[in-house]
Amino acid sequence: MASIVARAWELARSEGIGGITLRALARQVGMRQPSLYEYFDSKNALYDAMFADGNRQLLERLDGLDLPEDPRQAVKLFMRTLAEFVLEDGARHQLLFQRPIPGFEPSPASFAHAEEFLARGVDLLHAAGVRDPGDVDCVVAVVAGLVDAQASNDPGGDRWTHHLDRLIDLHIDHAQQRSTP
Amino acid sequence: MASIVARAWELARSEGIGGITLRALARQVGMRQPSLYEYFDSKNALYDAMFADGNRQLLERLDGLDLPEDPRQAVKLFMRTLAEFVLEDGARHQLLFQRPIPGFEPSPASFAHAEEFLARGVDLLHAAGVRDPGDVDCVVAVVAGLVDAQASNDPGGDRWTHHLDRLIDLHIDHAQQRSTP
DNA sequence: GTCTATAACGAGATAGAC
DNA sequence: GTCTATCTCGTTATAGAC
Repeated sequence: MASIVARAWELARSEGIGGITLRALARQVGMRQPSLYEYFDSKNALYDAMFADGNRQLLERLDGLDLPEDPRQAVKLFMRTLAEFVLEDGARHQLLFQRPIPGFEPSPASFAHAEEFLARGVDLLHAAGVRDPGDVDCVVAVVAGLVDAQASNDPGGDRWTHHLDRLIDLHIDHAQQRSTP
Repeated sequence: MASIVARAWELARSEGIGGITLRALARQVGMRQPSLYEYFDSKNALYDAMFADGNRQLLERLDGLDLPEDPRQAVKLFMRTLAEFVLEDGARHQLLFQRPIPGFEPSPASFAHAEEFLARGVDLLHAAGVRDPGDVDCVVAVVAGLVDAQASNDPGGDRWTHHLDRLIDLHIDHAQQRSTP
């Protein structure tokens, strides 16, 4: 079951997340297509398992970090790690952070993992003095903007992501100034 | 022909850009599906016509502006207009600024319109003192980040876009400081 | 130019034997 | 659990009459 999901990720990397077919997946795992229905009730159930798995991978990655004491440096490492994770695998990026499959919505259980990740980021930003929810939104949007631009236009490069640390500093400074005038 | 494209946009708004089928489009225009092949050689040719049309709409919208003398205010108006344009129509946003249709790439002729738009934005940023290409990338990514977040999570609202002016100021100031140390 | 008819394909899902 | 066989549906695209 876990190995089927792993094969599905391989397939997604080569064919695109929307290019997965149950026939192709079955071939990858050495089965016939109908046998997959023993493991997933539907194709969307497969996507849901992948969504949960991808988020689990991300949380694992973040668990492996030892975050600096300095909250601002912690935010930077967190965001750089996120960027690296996302740029490793375009299909995973799409499934976790965009809505690439019409008709697919993650189940509440799978979505909880995604919220857990977001909550960790927000906590770090709080510790770094970014308390206003609007300022949190801005930092999140800026990081997403850089990472998306990198992924769409030059995955593998760093034309956009090399600005990450500097912009995070800029926005944290700005947020702190606004909250203590 | 122009009216077929207009109907295609209606369809895209209700069914999603990827949810267009030639049958449904034919029904909308009061034809049978094969008759559409008189106007478009393939489905991707339809998408290409829509891509060109969407960019034409955007350029038209920008032509209608009278931009303030102050270059910084001009940038803000330009970006606000872009945001408004994008948030009006999620399907158009997808087709013009994302890669929602596997296998579809705009033709060079259509793509030229998109580059024209980008060039206008970059010119304005130059006039506002954002000359370093890296700084241009940052402003573009920030605006895209805010607009995408708005479109994905709350189209119709302004939770993210109401930060546009402030962040543009922040980034222009920052770029100017960096270029004249 | 528009039509009817249909080809050619591929997808997800199900029935039922083993 | 895995298989073979098949259903059902929808799609783009083409042939050829009018």
